[in-house]
Amino acid sequence: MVNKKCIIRLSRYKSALQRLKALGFVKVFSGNLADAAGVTSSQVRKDFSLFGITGNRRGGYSVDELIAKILEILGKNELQRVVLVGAGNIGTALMRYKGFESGGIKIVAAFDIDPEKINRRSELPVLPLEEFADFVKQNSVRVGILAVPDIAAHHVSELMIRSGIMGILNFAPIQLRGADKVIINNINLEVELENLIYFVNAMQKTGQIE
Amino acid sequence: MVNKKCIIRLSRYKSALQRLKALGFVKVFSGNLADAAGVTSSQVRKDFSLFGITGNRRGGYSVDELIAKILEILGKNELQRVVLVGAGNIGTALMRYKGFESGGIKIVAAFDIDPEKINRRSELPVLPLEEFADFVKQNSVRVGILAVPDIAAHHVSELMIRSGIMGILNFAPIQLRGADKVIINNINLEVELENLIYFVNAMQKTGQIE
DNA sequence: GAGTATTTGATATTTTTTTCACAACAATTT
DNA sequence: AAATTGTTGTGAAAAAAATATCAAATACTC
Ligand SMILES: NC(=O)c1ccc[n+]([C@@H]2O[C@H](COP(=O)([O-])OP(=O)(O)OC[C@H]3O[C@@H](n4cnc5c(N)ncnc54)[C@H](O)[C@@H]3O)[C@@H](O)[C@H]2O)c1
Ligand SMILES: NC(=O)c1ccc[n+]([C@@H]2O[C@H](COP(=O)([O-])OP(=O)(O)OC[C@H]3O[C@@H](n4cnc5c(N)ncnc54)[C@H](O)[C@@H]3O)[C@@H](O)[C@H]2O)c1
Repeated sequence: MVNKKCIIRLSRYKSALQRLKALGFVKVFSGNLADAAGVTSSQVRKDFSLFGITGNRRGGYSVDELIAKILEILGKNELQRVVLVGAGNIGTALMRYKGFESGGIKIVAAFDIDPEKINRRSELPVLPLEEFADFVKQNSVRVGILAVPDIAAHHVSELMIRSGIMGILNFAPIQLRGADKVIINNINLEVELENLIYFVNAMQKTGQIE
Repeated sequence: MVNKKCIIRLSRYKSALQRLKALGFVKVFSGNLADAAGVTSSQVRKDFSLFGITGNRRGGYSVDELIAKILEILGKNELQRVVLVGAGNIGTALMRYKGFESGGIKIVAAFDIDPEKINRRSELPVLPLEEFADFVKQNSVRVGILAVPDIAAHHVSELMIRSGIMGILNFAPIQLRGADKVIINNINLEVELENLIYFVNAMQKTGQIE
């Protein structure tokens, strides 16, 4: 199986291509895409070859075909339904965000233990956590966002996995131990800031970057 | 200069160590830390040697010393002041989050162009964007969080850089072009979800992971 | 329609990152 | 105090990732 970085680059190529398409481009060369995505042209062609994406020698790639192929690889042909646990600060921000839907991702329901947060009427309902397993099974959702406090994160992740969730985007600042056949992407904002701070400090000391 | 992944591992070691300390551990071996952080013991020792962190042969490392050294490397000896631009969904979630402060990071001010968002009275004031440059210079802040809509992101990033910001944590779904001596960490949540979806789909097809 | 210029796709090379392996050493036992 | 055990620190090896190279293909020019 290909590695994570490679799929992230595919997402980048996709965005770049959509931008190029909007600008009227009909075909594109690996070099153009490379520039737009901030990588080398070799990298672009290497990535494509991994997925069996081919172009025309000297003719480059058709923008439309390329977009279609990448969308298919990324599973963007069908709307991807996602659930959210923890309708707090981060959870609410995500629920309000309109950008996911234009990208074919829809948060279909949120879950919380706080009775105050429950709201069945909303277009994006917030349901009690007890209903999580049933909902996920009935709607065969496979991806979930975890936005609960760190103390609850482990417990909730187990519930998610038990209910059939296979991919978790975790915002809690703990390293979740993924079960077999479950993939977990951790977003740790404090670590990201720490990282930035380290490099800024290092840069100020040495005047150098990377 | 060391690479980003390595610093991220340092952050992980730090968290693991703090957990171990809370559990009463006084010393620790590279193997323990490796398990706690999900890496190999060689990796731990290699990382440490990069920063000149040494332990005692056969005696392992003193938890307290190790924590102190890592905190110093990560610049956590002093409170790190950070600014935020864009007091919208994500921005507000970040402003309300209490977890940063316990980690020595403090959002000292937020900025927005929407007059409705301005609030000078709050403990964490939201100020008009026009005051950004002065504020940053006067308070010599070097790290900023960018949480404005994608269309505004490029413009705001330039303002930030011009004002002296050297590290940007960017939430807008565009690839910011970092100037010289400026480091940018992009958080692209849609890409993260896309990634998850890809691997979940791939796993369902092949029954395999990685 | 031949010739030329340019780009892909595959392979080779280089660079980076991770893991291995083990000498050096220090605590503990005998 | 000698032997033993267990852990570090590091240079060497391996693995993984990125980049360079170049023959083959093909679009374009004249
Ligand atoms: N808000 C931020 O900017 C931010 C930044 C970095 C990390 N995080 C992390 O993201 C997570 C969420 O942060 P937040 O600020 O949104 O927290 P929050 O306290 O605002 O929201 C947490 C929500 O989870 C709900 N909850 C608690 N336990 C639950 C459970 N067992 N099952 C279901 N729901 C439960 C709570 O009722 C609440 O609505 C935390 O782990 C936090 O550390 C947040
Ligand atoms: N909310 C999410 O869950 C989410 C998810 C993924 C990505 N993002 C990205 O994060 C960014 C912020 O998202 P959001 O949902 O918080 O948006 P939002 O619209 O809620 O907030 C944006 C804020 O930025 C302010 N703003 C606009 N232009 C500005 C400018 N030039 N200078 C200063 N402030 C300005 C607005 O007044 C508003 O308060 C966007 O780029 C979005 O694509 C958000």
